[in-house]
Amino acid sequence: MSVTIKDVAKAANVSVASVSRVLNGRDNVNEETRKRILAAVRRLRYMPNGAARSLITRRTHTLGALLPDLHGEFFSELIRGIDIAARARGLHLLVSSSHGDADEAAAALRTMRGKVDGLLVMSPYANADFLADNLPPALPTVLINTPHTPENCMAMSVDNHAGAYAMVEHLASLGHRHIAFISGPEDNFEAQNRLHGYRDAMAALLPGVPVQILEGEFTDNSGYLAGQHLLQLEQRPDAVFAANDMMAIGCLSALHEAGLRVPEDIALAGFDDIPLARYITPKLTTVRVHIAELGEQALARLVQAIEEPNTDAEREKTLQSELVLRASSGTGAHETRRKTAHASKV
Amino acid sequence: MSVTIKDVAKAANVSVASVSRVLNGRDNVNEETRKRILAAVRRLRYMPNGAARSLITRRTHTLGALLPDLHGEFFSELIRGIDIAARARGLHLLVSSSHGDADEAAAALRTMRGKVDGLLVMSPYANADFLADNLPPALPTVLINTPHTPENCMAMSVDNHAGAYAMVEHLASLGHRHIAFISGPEDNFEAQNRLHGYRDAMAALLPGVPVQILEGEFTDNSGYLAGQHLLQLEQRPDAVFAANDMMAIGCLSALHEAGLRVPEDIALAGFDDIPLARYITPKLTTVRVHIAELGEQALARLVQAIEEPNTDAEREKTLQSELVLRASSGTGAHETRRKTAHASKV
DNA sequence: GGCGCAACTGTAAACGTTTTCATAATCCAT
DNA sequence: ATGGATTATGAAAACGTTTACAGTTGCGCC
Repeated sequence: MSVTIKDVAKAANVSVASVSRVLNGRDNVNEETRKRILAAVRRLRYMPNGAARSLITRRTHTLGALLPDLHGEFFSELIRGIDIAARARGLHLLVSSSHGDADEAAAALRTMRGKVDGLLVMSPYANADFLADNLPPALPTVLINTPHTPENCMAMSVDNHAGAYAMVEHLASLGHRHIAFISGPEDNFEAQNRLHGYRDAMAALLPGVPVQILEGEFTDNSGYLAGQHLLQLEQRPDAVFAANDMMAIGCLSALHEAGLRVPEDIALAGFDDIPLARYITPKLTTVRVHIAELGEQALARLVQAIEEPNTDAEREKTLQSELVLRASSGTGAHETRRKTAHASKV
Repeated sequence: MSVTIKDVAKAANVSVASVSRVLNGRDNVNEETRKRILAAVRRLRYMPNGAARSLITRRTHTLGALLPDLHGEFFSELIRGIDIAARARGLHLLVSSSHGDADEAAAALRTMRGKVDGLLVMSPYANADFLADNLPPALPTVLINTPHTPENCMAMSVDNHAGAYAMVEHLASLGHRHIAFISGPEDNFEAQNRLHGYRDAMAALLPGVPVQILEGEFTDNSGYLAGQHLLQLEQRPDAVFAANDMMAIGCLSALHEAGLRVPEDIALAGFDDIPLARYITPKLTTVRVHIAELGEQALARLVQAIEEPNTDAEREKTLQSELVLRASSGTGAHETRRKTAHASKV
């Protein structure tokens, strides 16, 4: 059995109340007894039990993060942003990821009750019904990149639509007309928004030019296959815009294999600005998403909601993305950046 | 106030004991009352409080992970491995990272008491004294990549020494004699082992050839600077072996800028096999560390120690690394792999 | 009819804290 | 001396569970 506050109290010849007081930095305890207590704490190697503590204080100093995965650049960055923000506030992070199905996600969510002070949720299953059924009631929650925001939650997302729109705008400004798009998975909310951004921009900026959409799945291999497909189209596009960087990189391999030069023969652009993007040749023009910042801000808002429950800040917030122009779109060697239009729907 | 087990009991006209029983899947409760209870649970949206539960059961179904950082390829992979293994067992992960100093790490460790069933620790501060002072007693712990393993802990690490040794062996087998080394940070345990591996291999395989060591810091920029330095040496090396891939990539930039061809003029090798390594030109020869597997195995061992505390498995375990031969060392275009000698010290 | 047994259910103690309230001790001004 | 503050301390309730134990039934059987 490990040492409890009672053992410390006994060892220091005081009551548990006094021990608790010094451990929580209350000032109303005699200097001499405080010393005696601290000595006992040290001698016995006492560490308070977190479960007992949070049971009574209703505070865990822990935030839960429900994520679909931990793999890859995106989540690595997201977690990093969340972590930085959490650490700055002395909070722990309880992560739960990789949910095969909605039931698993639900179970994970339910077991968080009593273990966290708030929740960060990013999940393909996070629709209104799911959340209503499985979110512990009265637990502050921030949704990340979800299609819909229920009444009692806050939301935080990336402006994928504006980013994609801006990229098409950029490619069009360079004189490209036939701009093909390699899409992401159909059931992915972000992929949908990027596709819409592409469609809307094509319709608005290049009316009459037919859209060309190749199906991808956000993997480099699917980008490679799309690249091969693309070369067989009767109308070869002037430019290819992939819905994420990994697919752009895969596509680049296919283009290189076919002997095409990028950007001379065909321009290429991606989305995300993963670290790899600046290391490949040519360097990839892309839309930068400030993923870490997304995590940081989401957490910051969550903490605010926990600490000041009444002051209701704006429920939804959208993070602007940024155009990163590099060699692959044929804009010259120097990298430039430009904020995308903020087309928030709030 | 949120709904507790008492509310459910009242609503179903039973005692809390019965509610607890059906929630924990005990069979000794009447089918009809079970239904009544489950109905009440659903109606009230009851979710058990984790803190109360773990206070009495002494189980949290959560594992703690103390890491120095969450940023970068290494930790992303490590966390991924840990996460996969945790999820397979229905466990949560409480992460705490980015500790600026030992005190912070200590605080993080202490607050884990009562919130986790076991601990995964990877920290530059994790020496014997630190652990003895701050590890909650009797809490199963697995140390990752630490120099020394105290009595009551288990350890898991990568065989950096053998990996570096094998790489020198490979380079020497290609006829290179003057093999320079770009080292990592001096206070980093892994960097030290890689350096030792290099030194030992040079002494054993190329006796008489002087070692050439450039100081780096594991960043691509420090690799770039080392590369510039290296070109000014009176004896230009035939090959450069960087203590990690990022530095190799930085060095590559410097070599390219100076007009040198890799591997024709100078061979290059790294360590880690980060995803980037196969995307740069030429593809980087490197030592692959199975980082995710490291995390998985560490967690698996931790869980075993928790579930069967008496059966003491081997305390330390070393994970073999693997040589990945690609173009940058001049071995031809095809990638080959080869296990490094297992020079475990157990 | 009483006994033992099985099946079900409830009571209450425990887990390790925090915190309210009461009490004791000290002090200072009358 | 006496009273009212002020300060330091302890006793005990509370947090929401689980579980050992003790009932309470109903049943079959001598």
